Amino acid sequence: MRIATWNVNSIRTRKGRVIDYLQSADIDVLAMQEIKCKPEQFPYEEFEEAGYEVIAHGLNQWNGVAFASRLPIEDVVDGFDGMPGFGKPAEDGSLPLEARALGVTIEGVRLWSLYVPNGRELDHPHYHYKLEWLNALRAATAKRREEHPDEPLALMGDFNIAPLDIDIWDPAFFEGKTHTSQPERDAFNAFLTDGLVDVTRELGVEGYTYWDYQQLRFPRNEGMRIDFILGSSEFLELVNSAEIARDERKGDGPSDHVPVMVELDTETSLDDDMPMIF
DNA sequence: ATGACTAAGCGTCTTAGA
Repeated sequence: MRIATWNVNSIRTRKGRVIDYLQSADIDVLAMQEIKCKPEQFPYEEFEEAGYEVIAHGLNQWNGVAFASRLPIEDVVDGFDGMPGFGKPAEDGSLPLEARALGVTIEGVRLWSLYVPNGRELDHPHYHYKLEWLNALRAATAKRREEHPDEPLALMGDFNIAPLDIDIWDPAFFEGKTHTSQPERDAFNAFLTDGLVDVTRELGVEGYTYWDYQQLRFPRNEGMRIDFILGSSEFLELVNSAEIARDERKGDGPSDHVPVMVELDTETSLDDDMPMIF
């Protein structure tokens, strides 16, 4: 089973490139972020014609997360327990929830498509929202793993954090900015402390996953590594390869992020890959 | 070429991204 995560930066603008990638890279399951549309606006038909079922969670033109899968999708949940909201308070004082988390189970593997809040500025309310959101995700993930100790689980998506200085082209450029601050890195590392593994890093895959559209960032290779697949030990045991699909930043109309992919050894992929010998 | 931001909305500017 080949699983990828990709911040597509509008699925309506990117549908052709996304489906081309699914087919050329032989992807079974794609977690998408920043679909930037409501479910009723999602281009389902193109995905269905390519053989993929889609579950989309979006509330407006911002954020939005989805899965496309050619294997059956089960146990769909949007959001997680304790997930904070952001924005204008309702009459009861609660803050509106955003479409940033979607959980599914495929082939017995628990998968999340996650679009972690950006943070905007270190002194902006969005920054505190980002840290609270990550803390709540950590608690919800720990609870799930306690309740399902043998279930392979992976948190996949745009974490909007560069955990190491090698994950950015110039640490000095990011001083005083979000994505590299110590509280953000601490929030990321807390998942590793809890036993999740940064799968692409573990497998020795190098490189950035994001390059700003501005200032020739891609031709100059001035990027950031902010998209990750964090797997439980049960998940990691299934992984046999990983890749950052850097070429997806090339050509016409790319997203500013590229896919991060892992291939798992599951019975389904063995069935697909094993020669038929009788 | 991997090349000087991009996307969506009620929209000719604003918000958001990072």
